[in-house]
Amino acid sequence: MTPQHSPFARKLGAFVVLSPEELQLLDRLHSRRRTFPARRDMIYEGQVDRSAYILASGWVSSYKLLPGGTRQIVDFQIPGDFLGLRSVLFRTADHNIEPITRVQASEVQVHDLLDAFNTAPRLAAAVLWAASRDEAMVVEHLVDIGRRDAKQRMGHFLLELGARLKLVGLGSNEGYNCPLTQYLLADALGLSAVHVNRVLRELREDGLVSFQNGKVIFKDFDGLVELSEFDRHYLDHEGPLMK
Amino acid sequence: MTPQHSPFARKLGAFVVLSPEELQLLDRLHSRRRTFPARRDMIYEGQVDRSAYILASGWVSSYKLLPGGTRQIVDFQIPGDFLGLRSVLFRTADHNIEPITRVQASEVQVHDLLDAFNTAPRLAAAVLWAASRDEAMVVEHLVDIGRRDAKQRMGHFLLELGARLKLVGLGSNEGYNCPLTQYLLADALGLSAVHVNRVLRELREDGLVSFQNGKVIFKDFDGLVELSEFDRHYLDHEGPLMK
DNA sequence: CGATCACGCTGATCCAGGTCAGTCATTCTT
DNA sequence: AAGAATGACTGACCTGGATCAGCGTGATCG
Repeated sequence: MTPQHSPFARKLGAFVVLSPEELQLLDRLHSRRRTFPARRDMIYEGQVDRSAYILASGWVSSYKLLPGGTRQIVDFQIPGDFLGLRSVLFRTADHNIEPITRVQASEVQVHDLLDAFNTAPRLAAAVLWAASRDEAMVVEHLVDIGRRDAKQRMGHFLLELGARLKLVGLGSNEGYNCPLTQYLLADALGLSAVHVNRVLRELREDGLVSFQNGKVIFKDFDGLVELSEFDRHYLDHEGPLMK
Repeated sequence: MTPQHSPFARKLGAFVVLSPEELQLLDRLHSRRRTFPARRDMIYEGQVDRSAYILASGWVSSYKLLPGGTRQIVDFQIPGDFLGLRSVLFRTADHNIEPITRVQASEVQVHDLLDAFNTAPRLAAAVLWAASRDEAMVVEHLVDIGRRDAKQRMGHFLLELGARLKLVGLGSNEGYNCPLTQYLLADALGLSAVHVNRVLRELREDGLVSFQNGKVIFKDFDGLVELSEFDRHYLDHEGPLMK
């Protein structure tokens, strides 16, 4: 895997070693590059003519709206992530996808993907793996919301995001830039914005992390890992599983 | 799709129309049939020599344990469901899988699956679709726990389970048999067992559902759908998407 | 056949986090 | 430059659900 390939190819490379032909196929998926402004849905629940996207730059949120007017953010996507896979495979999109910042992404249509699978079945396995990894993250959020208190939840979330950003070269154990507002955090963590604010203050006062002016800074990484019961190996892949 | 095929084939058939050859391939996946007693883990977190299974009969729970001793049940599996896909694709299993009742399941190894993908790439797409459907359910649980109160949560859960059982012929809008204890419900819904009991009583007193002696009986289906903000079309697939 | 266990069920009390109702500092508009 | 948004931040108060402590019943077992 060489750096001239897309972050998406890099991600899949963590699972299978891809041949030059397979890499070329992947690069061809990136031909339809599009730009989206912040805050206008790229995909919305119920939409029928759906596309999927591979994120090149910017941040995106996937969420569901409830009749009561509240929303639950299921996950944030960062560069290299696949968006809207489910909306392509299902008859209609089952969730909304909204850019948080200005976003650049490559549009992928169902048949592009299926054609790629036909010519290179190993790609199918790789995409299945990537989808499973996403599911693992959703599962972790479920555990977060179901069984951790607000402070642990926030800590775990900030650490996970850090780990993901590190993988694509946008963060380190020192910290990272983060365009999320406290409202977005609240909707992702199942808390109120007010409480998010309180929790962030507590974490700051405890000397664990600070999140101010769009910057997350880990003050006591190990302490935070311990508080949040964060599994250091979760999302870790040391070398491809399949040759 | 004819009934002599496995529930798993039936499920995939909801996405792609499968050729006789593809069906045969799927049936071959069912060769290693195994039986498991209730309550002994089939797969546990950190396990390295992992298999996946296709459930033939019985109920299973997938859960995560937290250091504090609590657990979060991520999902229950019923006949026709794939179990432990992630534990096959990842280096080690990231969650536990425990039978609730006595269980019969077919063991599937990674290479079985990959061989099948190689000979029939459309199967890969179908499995990807099934995995995405599972993810959609996890997402729904996330919304449940994050943004619905205990009563809605319970209602939504019982309705979803009903819909899933109906698909495999084990339930109807009248009700279904359900071997889950209040403790299991609690761990799945992020509640305490005590509160589960109270919520079930309230739902019963409201004349919406009763859950007694291993039987869920819908007394006022529409009322429950409304209370729980249940989307009737979620998990509905009228005819395959791809020919 | 008494003991133990699993499960359902209940009342009393407590607290994490929600809700309400703001203030203040920065942009973004016009 | 006034006004309108947006986002961070606070204190006062309220409540859904947790926790604790205990009862009843039927099944299993030595």
